Amino acid sequence: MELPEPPWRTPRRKPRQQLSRQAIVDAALAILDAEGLDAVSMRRVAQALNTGPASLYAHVSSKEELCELLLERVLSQVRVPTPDPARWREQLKELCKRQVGALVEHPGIARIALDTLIPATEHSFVLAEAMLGLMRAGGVPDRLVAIGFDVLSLYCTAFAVEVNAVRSGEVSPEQLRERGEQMGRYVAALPPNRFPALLAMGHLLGEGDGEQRFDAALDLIIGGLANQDRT
Amino acid sequence: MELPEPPWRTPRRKPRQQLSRQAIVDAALAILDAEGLDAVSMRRVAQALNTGPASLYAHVSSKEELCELLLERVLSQVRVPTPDPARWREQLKELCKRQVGALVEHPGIARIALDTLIPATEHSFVLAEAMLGLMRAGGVPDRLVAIGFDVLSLYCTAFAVEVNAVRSGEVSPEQLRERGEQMGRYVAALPPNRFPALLAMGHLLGEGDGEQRFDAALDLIIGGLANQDRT
DNA sequence: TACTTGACACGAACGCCGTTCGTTTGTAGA
DNA sequence: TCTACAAACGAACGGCGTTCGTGTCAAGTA
Repeated sequence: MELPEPPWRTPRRKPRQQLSRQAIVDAALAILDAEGLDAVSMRRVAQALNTGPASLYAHVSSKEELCELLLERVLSQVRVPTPDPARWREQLKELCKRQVGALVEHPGIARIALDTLIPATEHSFVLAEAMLGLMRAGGVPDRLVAIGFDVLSLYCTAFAVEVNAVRSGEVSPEQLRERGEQMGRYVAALPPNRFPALLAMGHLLGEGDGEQRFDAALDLIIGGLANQDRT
Repeated sequence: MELPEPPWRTPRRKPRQQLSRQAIVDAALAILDAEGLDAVSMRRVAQALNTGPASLYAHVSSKEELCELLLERVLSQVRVPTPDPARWREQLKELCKRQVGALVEHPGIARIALDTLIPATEHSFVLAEAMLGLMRAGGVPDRLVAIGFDVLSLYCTAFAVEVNAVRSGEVSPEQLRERGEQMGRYVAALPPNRFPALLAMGHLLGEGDGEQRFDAALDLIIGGLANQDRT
């Protein structure tokens, strides 16, 4: 017959839980997807892993590094095309859409991408290589390729940031439409002598969904690339 | 003959300091310019005004509102041109440069601009009107004007964010160049079979200062606008 | 003049953050 | 068995935005 444990005995500690960098990134990505970027704190991630925030620092040097790992994880999902010189424009456009699609799929990642000044991860290089390769395959002069790369990579990231911002508010589609209407009424009530163009174009500025607007923006930029390479 | 003040008496309180929204924005802008965006906390601003953070909330509803006021203050400094149809391209380019210049002059404001999804302040409207007006004066079709406005406004903001990020590090120009060289060596050591375009173009990607790159980017985008309006 | 009311200023505290520091635990090698 | 090192962990540091309750001030009214 066993006696009760005497109260002066130290209770047995739980066995230590093993962590890994991959487990941490997995947990952070799940939280990002479910709750957004602001919820991805070291405490929140540690909580999801049933440990304390200090334990994470054995595997990632800082929260900043954790965010870079998240970005790399997301960029690794973007498939890059094999350049076909006859279709470089469509392929370049498709690559941009895939990149933005991946960023948008994980709210907040675009913000991390913008915060990461010069990405130096495998997949950021893979994407850069693909983008550069497509423009070169299309015969764009190298000097213009460099500019096109600057513009497209920054614009795609910023566009994804914008899309994420639209979607991150705790507002229903109903409230979002109401705000749009309020803005429309506000613009319509601006003084016509000061804002004639806004008044004339107000209906066009909010037109189309994000995908159409991005499509048109890419046509503009890539069109500039294609036309300038004839000069 | 006066006796010493008895110690049980409540010491006389300092007279209340009057605050105003303008004083708060002034203080915040001064801190932003001197110490960067991360230093602009309610506590830091309140400290600069010799008060406590709770006092600020009588004048601004949140830190977010304070940031919007900062942005509006900065945008109010951008002069807008009167449209001249013969020179709309140069004028549009100059307007973009002025906008980015103002954002860059105050580190962190560009981040606020990107965080402010749909700016609804007087000067954001003034700038929008100017940008739209220039493109329309140049005969760009309205549908394309809307796209151009989308692209240019977002790209300018993102570019300013990028410039601010380059300058925000606590690194000397010497260290910055060293990092650039490290990155150059890293890229040069990438496997040539996987990254032929990066290797061929590495020298072009970091070439030129921010102003030249922005200049070229604007040429590309505005060139796209001008050429597409012929189709 | 005294009182009332509402706006403003302020201190304390809440709940959160990233990170460090010192301690404990577990594992591999000698 | 002992040693050394890496990993896990708890407590705490210094910071954040904001709220709540209290006190003060100024203007208006009786």
